Amino acid sequence: MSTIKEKKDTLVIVGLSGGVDSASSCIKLIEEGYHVEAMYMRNWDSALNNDLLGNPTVMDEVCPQEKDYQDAKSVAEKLGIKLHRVDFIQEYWDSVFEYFLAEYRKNRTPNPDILCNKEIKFKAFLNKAASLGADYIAMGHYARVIHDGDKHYLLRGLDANKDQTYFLSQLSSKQIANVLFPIGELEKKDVRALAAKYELSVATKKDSTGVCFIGERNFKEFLMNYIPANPGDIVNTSGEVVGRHDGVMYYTIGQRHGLGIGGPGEAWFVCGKDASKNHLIVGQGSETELLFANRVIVRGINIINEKFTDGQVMTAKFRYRQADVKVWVKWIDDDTLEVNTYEPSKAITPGQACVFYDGEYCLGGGTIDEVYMDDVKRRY
RNA sequence: AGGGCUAUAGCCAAGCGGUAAGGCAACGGACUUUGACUCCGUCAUUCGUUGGUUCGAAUCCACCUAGCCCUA
Repeated sequence: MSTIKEKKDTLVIVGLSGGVDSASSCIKLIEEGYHVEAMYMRNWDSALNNDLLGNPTVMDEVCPQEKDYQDAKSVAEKLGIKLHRVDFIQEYWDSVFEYFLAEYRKNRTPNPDILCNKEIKFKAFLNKAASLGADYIAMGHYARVIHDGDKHYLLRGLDANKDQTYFLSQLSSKQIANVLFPIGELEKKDVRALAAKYELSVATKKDSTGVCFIGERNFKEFLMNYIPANPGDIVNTSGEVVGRHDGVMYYTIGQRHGLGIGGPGEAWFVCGKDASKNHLIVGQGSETELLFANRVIVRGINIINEKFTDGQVMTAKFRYRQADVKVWVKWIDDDTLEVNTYEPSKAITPGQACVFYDGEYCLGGGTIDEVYMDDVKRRY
């Protein structure tokens, strides 16, 4: 992939999802003078994947993936760019969804979208685009990349409220080497304004949420398609039974709703799991002690550029859209980092990502594996 | 079947003669490319039953019913 080419001869293939972010990404690239093509990915098939329970669109005449494709098509037509279409349904199932289910079976709370970026958008899609002759791929993420010779840095999106580097933390330097994030410098409102300027119907389309490519689901029912319920007792921190649960895998640390525990006092929060007894452990009040921890074992560490040194201070984000906290790190082995916070931090959940930052730079991340308060292991 | 106490929403609970607070749960929405958290909104024409007193009763009186406690 040469950097000597003129922009008009430089082919950028944009992941076009049918949403406004990727549509405006196309516009930015076109305005900058690139040769732009788009590619629509389909990674989930509700019928094929037995996604029936908890699926609000299951009875709809047009499935949402088809609606998104129609939107992508209309954007491509309006902008006069070629639209490719690829399916990675098998790849998504094998490399993202199997892991997702395996984690839930272990009563953890996985983050499938981080794997989706690593395995699908920046691997399967990237390879497909390369085979079509692309010099770069572009995605509508709120993130920035800086290409400095053979160094490639990932930076937070300029719109702090929309920053999506948390989901990109498992990408390697190589994976972002030929990537552009055209809207990384924009605020959401400007992204919508740009789409409106080109009279795209998606300019006012509601942002999609839910698992990427799957969409909004009744979470518990969605999981029940794949993992059977396993009811048991909900116990308080004194071991007294205070309710019933449908399966500890359906709950995440810090969760408040869905417990059905009424009565006196403050709200109840999930603050532990006892797999051997099939108990869900709950504490009363949002500041309940078992929710806090200050030492985290993080595995599957991906570092985008320079390796951390023992004792290095940085900030870490333990959950998407949660404030970063100041930490210092220490290597346990090549793949495992001990992350220490200066203040106890709430609801650090195994399976979620711990993502490291130095100011605007996203340094990488890993998966939260074990959580401690001082030397006491939390039973998450 | 001696005495005492209590009955207010799914749960807890304020209210003490002037027209049903609040919290928890639930539900709806906002926020959000995980799952949470958070925020906003909804949620008793009626106070265990039936009568009575009063201009007016969840509030006072009586009966009944249910539950709890102390005596036996």
